[in-house]
Parts: sequence; C-alpha cells; structure tokens
Amino acid sequence: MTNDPLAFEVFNEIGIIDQLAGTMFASVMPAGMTQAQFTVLNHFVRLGVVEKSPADLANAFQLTRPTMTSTLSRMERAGLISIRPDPSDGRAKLVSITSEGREMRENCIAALMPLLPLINSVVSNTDLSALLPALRKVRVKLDALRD
Amino acid sequence: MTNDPLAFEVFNEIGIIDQLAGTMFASVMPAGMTQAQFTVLNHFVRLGVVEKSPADLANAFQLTRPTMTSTLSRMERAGLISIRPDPSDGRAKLVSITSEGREMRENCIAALMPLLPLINSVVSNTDLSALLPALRKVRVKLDALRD
DNA sequence: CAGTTTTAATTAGATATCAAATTATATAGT
DNA sequence: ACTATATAATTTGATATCTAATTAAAACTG
Repeated sequence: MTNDPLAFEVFNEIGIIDQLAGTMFASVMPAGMTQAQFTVLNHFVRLGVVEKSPADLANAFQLTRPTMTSTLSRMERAGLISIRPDPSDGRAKLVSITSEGREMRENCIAALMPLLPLINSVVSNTDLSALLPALRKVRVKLDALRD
Repeated sequence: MTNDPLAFEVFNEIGIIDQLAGTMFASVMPAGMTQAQFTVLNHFVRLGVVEKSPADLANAFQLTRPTMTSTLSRMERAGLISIRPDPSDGRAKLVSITSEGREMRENCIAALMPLLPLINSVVSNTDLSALLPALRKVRVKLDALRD
C-alpha cells in the first residue's frame, strides 16, 4: 500500500511513536508541567549543571532562543528555575534550578515510573534493547547532517 | 552515563530523531506549508479519499477535534481543501481536497525527494530496512495500549 | 413524544515552537 | 578610538497542539 521511500516510512513510524509516547508522558505529568519544562529540569539534575545561559540551553536541546526565552520565563514564574544577569557579559543571563525545581523533577520521575510496567507489558526489553543502538546510530548520523 | 530505563532511552532517541526529521522536512516545504497540512493533503491523495468529516480526520491522525478545526480552517482559507455541510447530518461537515490542494501536495513531494539521497548518504537502506519492522511492531503495540 | 444523553464542531485560553525584527552589549578591524 | 560586525536575549506574529466549555443536532429512553 504505502509506496513511500523507506526513509519516509521509518520517519513516519518514528513520528507516530513519538506522538503516542508524548501523550502517555503528558497524561501522567503533574498539572502544568510539560515535556519542554521537564527536559530543562532534568538537564540540570542529571548533568549536575549549576548555571547555564539560555543560549547554551537552547543549543543543548536544539531549540531556538525565542523558544527558550518563552519556556524559561514560564518556569521562572512557576518558581522552578532562577535567572540572574551574567556578571561577566552584560548581554547574557545565567539560569539555575531551584529547590522547587528539583522537587518538581522528582515528582515527575515518580509519576513516570508507573508507565514502565505498562510499556513492558506490550514491548519486551529484548526488542527495546535491539532498537536502542540502531536508533542511536541513525540519530547520531542525522545529527551530524545538520549544517 | 544515562541511567534511564531502557524504554525511556528508546523514546528519547525517537524524540530526537523526530525533531531532526521534522526540521529537515520543514526546511524544504513550500512557504506556508506545514507537516500537519501536508499530512491532510497526503491522506486524501494516497488513500483516494473523496470526502471525510473533520472528526474522522481527527481520528485518523489521532488529534483532537479542535486541532483539526484549526488546521482545516487555515487550509480552507488557503484554498487547499473545500468544506461543505453534511447533507445527512446537520452537525457534521465534509472535507475534500481541491485541485490546488493536489497541486500543493505534488510540490511537497517533489520538494521532499532531494532529501532522500542526503539521508541515504548517512544511513544505509539496510539499516532502515531492519529498523522499519521493529518500529512498526512497537508502534502497533503502543497504539493498542491507548484506551 | 418529551427529556436525557451523545456526538460534531467550534470558541476560548493555554504552551511549545518557529522566523523575522529589535535592543543591548561585545568583539573585530582599520 | 570608531565603526562595523557578531552575539544574547527579547518581542512580535504565526502555526500546531491541548483541555475545558459552548452550541447545535442526532440518538436514545422511558
């Protein structure tokens, strides 16, 4: 039926899975939390980042600066992060996670955990294990392509 | 490094690939065209659909009705689709593709084609072939989970 | 058949995302 | 030093997406 080039079919499947996974993710998140915001919190905690500029964060997630400005200002209003001027560069700012932010991230992680048995009930870890390196390979190559 | 559950790592890779692919897609689309709109046009042409209600389209893409309302009204304004009342149901409407819509879809396909050699230059069809059935399996299982 | 419930579409208000334009500060080049 | 260029962040205005609430019509139900 689908007579599309192989690459397009693969990307199509990936898009659908991403949508399904995103819906599952959103359905368990604490009220007001989004994937974009969780990603920022997770970045600070997992990588042990203390302070980072909005531009660096935008680069890390491969998002535009206006997108980061938008997400960060919302997160600051919610008390999840703190933003201060960069003393060494009058144009820049420095973002850090607050204790409320850490707490929120813990809550998110806890909320996500119950999804695991659900996912594992339909997709085996064997299948996931096989998929991971193959996807990584594609991601790395595709990533290297953007320039 | 990443000490996340396997499933989360897989979904993370999938999310990144989807983002990269989406950026490539958007970069070649004709002005004003989006993935959402292309998906609607493609649906009509590929499946030979003549008329379909907004609710059916929303179901087909697993989007909410308000989302379809929004996308469809933009597409109608752009002349890509036509919307008429359903004569057999006073609540419903019927959507069909216009000749401009078909032409736009052709242009999109033509614009996408040059991406193929680029993708194939970094990811072999062998790898893609292996990935496709594995992804399909996950997608189908995950899809069955939503209820 | 009257009243309740369901369904189709929309409106309202939110977040995420982008490109283009703006503002302010740094850096480079002559 | 002065000018030109580059960079950080933001503002503006757009599309896609969601949930919740609204309106209208259809389909039940007793």
